[in-house]
Amino acid sequence: MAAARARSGGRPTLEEVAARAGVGRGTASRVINGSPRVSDATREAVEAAVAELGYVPNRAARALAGNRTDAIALVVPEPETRFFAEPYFSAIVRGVGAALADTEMQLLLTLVGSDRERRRLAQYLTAHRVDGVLLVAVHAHDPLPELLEQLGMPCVISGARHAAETLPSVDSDNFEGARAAVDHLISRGRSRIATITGRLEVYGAQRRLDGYRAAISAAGLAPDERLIAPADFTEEGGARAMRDLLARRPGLDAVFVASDVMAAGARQVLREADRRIPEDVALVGFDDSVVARHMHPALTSVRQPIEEMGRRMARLLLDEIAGRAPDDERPSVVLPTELVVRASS
Amino acid sequence: MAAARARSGGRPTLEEVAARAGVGRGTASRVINGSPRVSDATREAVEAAVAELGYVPNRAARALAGNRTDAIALVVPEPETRFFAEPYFSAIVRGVGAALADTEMQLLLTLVGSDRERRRLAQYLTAHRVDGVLLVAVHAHDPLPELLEQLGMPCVISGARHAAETLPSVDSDNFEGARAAVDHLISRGRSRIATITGRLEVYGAQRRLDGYRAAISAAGLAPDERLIAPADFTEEGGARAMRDLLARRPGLDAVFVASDVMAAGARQVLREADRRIPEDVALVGFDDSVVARHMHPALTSVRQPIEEMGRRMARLLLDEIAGRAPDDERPSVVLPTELVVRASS
DNA sequence: CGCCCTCCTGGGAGCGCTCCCACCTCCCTG
DNA sequence: CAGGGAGGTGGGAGCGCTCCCAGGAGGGCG
Repeated sequence: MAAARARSGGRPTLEEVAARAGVGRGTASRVINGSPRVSDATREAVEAAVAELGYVPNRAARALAGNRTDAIALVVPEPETRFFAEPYFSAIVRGVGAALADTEMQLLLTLVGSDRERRRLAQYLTAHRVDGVLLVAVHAHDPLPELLEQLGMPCVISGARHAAETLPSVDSDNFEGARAAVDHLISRGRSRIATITGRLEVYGAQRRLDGYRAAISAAGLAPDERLIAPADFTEEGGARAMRDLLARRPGLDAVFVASDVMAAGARQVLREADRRIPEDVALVGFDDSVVARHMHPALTSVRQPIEEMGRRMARLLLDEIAGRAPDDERPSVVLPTELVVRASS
Repeated sequence: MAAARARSGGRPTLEEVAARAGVGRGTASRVINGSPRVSDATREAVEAAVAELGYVPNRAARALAGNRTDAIALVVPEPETRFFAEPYFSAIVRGVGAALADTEMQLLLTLVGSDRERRRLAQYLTAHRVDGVLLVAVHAHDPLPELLEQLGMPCVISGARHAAETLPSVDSDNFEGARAAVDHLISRGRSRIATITGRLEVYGAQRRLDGYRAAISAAGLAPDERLIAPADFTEEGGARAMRDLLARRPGLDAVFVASDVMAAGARQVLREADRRIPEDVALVGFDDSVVARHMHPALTSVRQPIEEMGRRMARLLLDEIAGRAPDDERPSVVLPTELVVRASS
C-alpha cells in the first residue's frame, strides 16, 4: 500500500508539463504562476498540457522553494472553545472559508490549550510555516500578538484588545449595538434600565457598557451605578447579577444584558421572582445566538455579523501577507450590528 | 550565510544541528525521527544541539522528501455548516484537536461548497497533499468516499451511511439512544407515544426510528404507523409533523423527536394547541443541544458524545495512515449515548 | 546596415529534508 | 587470531518547485 502511494502519488510534475508543452521548466512555471513575461502561444500550450495531464502543483515543493506556504492558521484558544460552542465559531470559520475559497490559501486550525503551550505557539507557527495568523478571542494581556509581531508574522485579531489597538483587527460595533439596544428600551417607555456586563477586562464588554451609559445620559435619564451589575459572560454569572440587581433596585423595568447566555441566567431569576417578561421587565441580550431565538419569550438581541467578520479578517490578513495596504488604509474594521426585536422587549 | 538564514526565516537547519552536535546530517535526522539505530551518546549530543538552537524541522522539506505531509483534512460540506451551527461542529473539532495534540499532525479545514466542488475535492486533496481525510456528514450517495478509496487515501467518516458501511466510521448508538428515550417515556406511564423522524435517507435517522419501534413492541404496545411522522431535521419540519400528528392522533401523550431542533418546532405547535408539557404531552429530543437546555420546559434529550466521536475519528485515521490495524479490528466505532432527563418528560 | 534594447526562454542552483548505500568499528565466533 | 556479523555513522542523491542568470531572437533607431 505504501508502495502504491509511492513517491509523488503518480501525479505529474512541472517537468512533465513542460515536456508535453514543448517548453522549459522555467517557462511552464511562469505560466502557472501567471507571470506576464510569456508569449500567448506558449501560455496556451502550457495551459493545454496542464489540462491534459491534470497537473496540480506540489505544495510542499512550492513551499520549500518559495519560502512561503500558502497557508494561514486560525488559532483558537482551547479554554475558550466551550464558550464558543455558540454558532460564533462555525460562523467565523464559514466566513474565513468563504474569503479563502477562490484563493490558493489553505486553512490550518490550531487549538491552543495551556498558557505555556500558547507561549510556544509563535515558534511553532513559524516553524510549521504559515504565512499568517488569525487570532480569535485574545485577551488584553496575551503574549501571543507581541511574539508574532516580533517575528514579523502577519496577524489579524478578532476584537480589539483596547482602545489603542495597534494590530489589524476586526470587531463589531459593540458601542453602537449596546446604545441601540438601550435606545430601543427607552423608546418602549422604560426608564429604570439596568445592565449586566461581561468581564470588563474584555474590551468589547467595556464598550457595551459605554454604549449603555451613553444611551442613558443621552435620554436624560439619571445614571445610577447601582443599576450596573458586572458579570462574566456565563449563565450562572448572569443569574447572580440579576439577583443582585433585584435586591438593590427592585423597581427596575428593563435589563440590557451583554450576552444572550447571561440573559438566559437572568431570565431564570426573573421567572423565579415572578416578574413577567416583558410586562414587568423588558430584556435585551447580545449576540443573537440560538439561545435568544428559543428562549421564552423569544429574546430581543443585538446581532453581530460574525460570518462577515470572518470574511474581513481573512481579507485583511491576505492583504497584509501580500504586502498590500488594505483598501481602507487603517487596518482595522468595525462592523455594524443589528437589533433583532422579539417578544422580550 | 546571513542571506541563507534570512531565507529560511532565520531558523536553524538540520545541517546546523548536525554540525553543532559534531555528527553527520543523517545521524541527526535519525535522532530527530526516533530511530533506534543511534548510540546513546550521539543521541544526547544531538538532542542538546536541538535544544540549544531551538531547532524545529521544516515541514515543507519533510513533506517533499518524505512524500507525506503530517497533515489531515477535516472536510465539512458547506451547505451543512449552518445546520451545524450547533455545538456539533466545534465539539468535533475539539475532539479531533485533542487527539492530534501530542502528534505532529496538523489539521486542515476544508469547506466544500457545491456538489461540483465536492467532486473535484478528491484531486484537490491528493494534490494539496494530506495524509488522510476526516469526512463529516456524508450522504449515502456522496461520490466522495468512493473517490478517496480509489485514490487509496485513508479516510474516516462520521456516521455510517448504511447498515453495510465499509468505510471506517464513528457513530453514536442511534438505535439504543432512541430506544432508551422511548423506554423512559413508557416508564413514565405514557402509552400513546408518537415519533417525529429525521430524513430517513440519513441512516442515523432510520436507526432512531428503528429504536423507537423496538421499544414500542418490546413494551407490548400496539405499533401504530400513524403515530410516526417523517420530517427533515428542521424546526419548520418538526412543527409540520407535529401538526399532522395532532390531527391524526389527538390522543397522543408523548412524542419522541429525532432532533432537538425539530422538538423546538413541535413544542411551538403543542403550545399553540394548548397542550401542556409534560402534563398532557411528554417530549423527548435528540442531541442534547443548547436548544434543549434553554427550552421551556427544559427538554429531555439524548446526548451524543460528540467530542469523543471527534477523538475517535482522529485516532482511527491515524491508525489507518500508519498502516496499523485499529485496536479493535473492525474499523468502526459506535459510541453509547446518554439520556438526559429534564422537565419535559 | 549595424548596434542595442526588449522580450522570451532554458535550465542551473538551490530550498531542507529523508532514504539508502557504503563504510567503519567492534566484538563475537570458530 | 582471522573472518564475519551487527551496530553506528556519513553523506550522496534526489523530492518538485522557484529564483535568477545567461543567452537567443527580433525590431527600432542612429
